Amino acid sequence: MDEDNAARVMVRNITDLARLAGVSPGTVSRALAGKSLVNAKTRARIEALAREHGFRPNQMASGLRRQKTGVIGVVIPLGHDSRQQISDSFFMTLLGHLADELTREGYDLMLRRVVPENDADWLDRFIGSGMIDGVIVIGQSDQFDRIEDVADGYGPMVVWGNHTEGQQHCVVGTDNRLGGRLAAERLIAAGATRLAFLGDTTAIEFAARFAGAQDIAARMGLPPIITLPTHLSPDRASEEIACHLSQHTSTIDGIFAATDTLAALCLTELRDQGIAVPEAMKLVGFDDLPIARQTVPPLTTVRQDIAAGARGLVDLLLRRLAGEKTESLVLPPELMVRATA
Amino acid sequence: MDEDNAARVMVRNITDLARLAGVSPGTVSRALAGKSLVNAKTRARIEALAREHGFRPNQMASGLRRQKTGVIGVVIPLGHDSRQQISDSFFMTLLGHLADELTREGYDLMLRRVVPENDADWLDRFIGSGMIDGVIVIGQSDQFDRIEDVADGYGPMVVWGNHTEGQQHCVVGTDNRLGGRLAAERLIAAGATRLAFLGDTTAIEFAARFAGAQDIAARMGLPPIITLPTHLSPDRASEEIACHLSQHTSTIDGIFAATDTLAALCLTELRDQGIAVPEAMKLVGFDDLPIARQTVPPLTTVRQDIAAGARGLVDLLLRRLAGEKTESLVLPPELMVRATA
DNA sequence: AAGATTTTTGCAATCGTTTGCAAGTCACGC
DNA sequence: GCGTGACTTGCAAACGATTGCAAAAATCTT
Repeated sequence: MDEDNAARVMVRNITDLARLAGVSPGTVSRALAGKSLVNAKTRARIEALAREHGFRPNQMASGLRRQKTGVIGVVIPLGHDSRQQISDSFFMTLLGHLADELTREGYDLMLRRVVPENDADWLDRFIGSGMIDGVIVIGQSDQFDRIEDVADGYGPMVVWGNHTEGQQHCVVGTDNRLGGRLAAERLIAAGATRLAFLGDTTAIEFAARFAGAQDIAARMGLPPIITLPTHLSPDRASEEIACHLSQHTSTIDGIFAATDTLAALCLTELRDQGIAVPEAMKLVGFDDLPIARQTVPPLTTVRQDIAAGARGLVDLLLRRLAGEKTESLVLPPELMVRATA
Repeated sequence: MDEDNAARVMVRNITDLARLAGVSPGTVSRALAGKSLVNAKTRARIEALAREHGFRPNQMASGLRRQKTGVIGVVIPLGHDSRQQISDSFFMTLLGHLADELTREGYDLMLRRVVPENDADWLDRFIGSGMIDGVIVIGQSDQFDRIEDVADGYGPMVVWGNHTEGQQHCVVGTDNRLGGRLAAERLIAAGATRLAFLGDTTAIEFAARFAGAQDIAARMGLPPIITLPTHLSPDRASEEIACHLSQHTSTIDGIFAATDTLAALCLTELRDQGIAVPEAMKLVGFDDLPIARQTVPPLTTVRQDIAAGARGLVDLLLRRLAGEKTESLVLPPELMVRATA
């Protein structure tokens, strides 16, 4: 009878539970929050009741009162290539690791994709919503300036991307320029002399990779590296690569692809056009995604440590939430030599 | 001077803005919410001020008062294979499409990964948090019963997964059993007679795929399909596949892989062991991920329409939020014949 | 120009939780 | 018996936006 009643009574808020427990709402709040100021017996009783009724404090109300939500925003700006970038394996893997790290730290993750051209103040909007305690931006895309604008008015923001000398915002990312150097060095060591860069250099990370490769080409006295711009979505990229190859195949003997995904597509096209890799064409990718080990032949590539990146992003963000003023974190790339160069 | 002042004054809430505009907070709220009850001129003034000060109403407060948050929870239970399932390409791609669809409908997406064994009431916790208007569960994993329990007390939930006769919860998913049939039929049509299923049949979706394949094997009078269980994370799966192959390679001539990812790994192992595909071993995958087109030889696989799945999930969820009582949605799989079977 | 309508606005309660402050209880020692 | 602390609890004011209701202002009727 008593239990029937207990199960029947709807407990919608802390006040209902307080009535049931015969205490004040304040006490229930303190008990459920695990504060030390409440008597052990009372706490036990309250916890039992809460469990019995499946009651959980409303996070919205709690967030409102405490002025913090326990939610970290993760935003992916689809700037220079608005379609399908989110399905890019690299970003997705990073996102997975972020989810892990944030969960471990007791935060929830609010994901938002935005198309900056459609909506100029995507970042302020997210931050100003009051729903998130801090924000992680995945990829600078072509939004460097806007991010920079926001950075000095808003502390708890960390960005995945490229580090530029003297920038305001706190960034975590691989040393893309160094990665580009490693790639070019490898291509040249493998015997290539006329290089091409496959990818859209509008994206700042890609531009840095290209610049690094160009450093080496220049130092070695090779002709300038030509760029073969592509989109990132697999279908469009395929065509574009095919087109590039048929035009330049006789004038180049080494390709540095901005991404393993592009490299893999390129490899497929090369095979279709009967160009032997690595004999007639050397190829190096970037990222070291799982696919790099599965291509035929396996892809030589520059590795980014995604897990370390995610850890860095979360770590820095938490420090910033605690009020610390943090420096950027630049991770070292690592050359993975396999069979394409 | 005036503008200086305007820029200097901090506008933290609707009341501040009301003071500035010389109206009451209520009016500001109505103006910003785009209600028709407010005078056009007043609204213009208020909107201008809001823009000027970069003010946005606090979503927490709004959510609290309106009892809805504009956020949809997306939860990925890591049940039968707790590690790294989120980085599975299929789920990630689905997640990307979900983000698109939800954004288009004006909802935000809150992502949560949970490990059910560590925390039994993962689903109730998420729902009871008051942070989300509805929930999409990606993958039933081994949590079918728990989901089922929740389903009749809570309306706005839709699950990606397998449809079982007579189940409570609303599910969207491919007809896995039919997919399994298509795969087995193709393997057999290509000349295979002794089949194996590669994947962990604890996962209910995989079990259905296996069952479908078994249907066909039985109908054709072939010996029962053997199962080669694996984990989903690439590193462990690789070893396990290698081990399975070295044991069974002489007794089977066709493999149905639960996933394209597994199929691709399997293909790599087959090559390493010098087994010709499709001559000595036929192989069919599942999902039709981008990778399926890039393997050598290209992978014959059963396609799931991920975009349609995402659209279905969101559509059904919105209908349920509107109070409608919806049926499950079972999508047809499609066989993509390439070169491995 | 007074009365009847229709817009616009303001008032104040409400959503559910947290927390500073003050009051209450209890045990202890003098 | 009473003052002193150490624990526990209750009270009530926040947090910031929304909205039913009623008052005020503007517009229309006749």
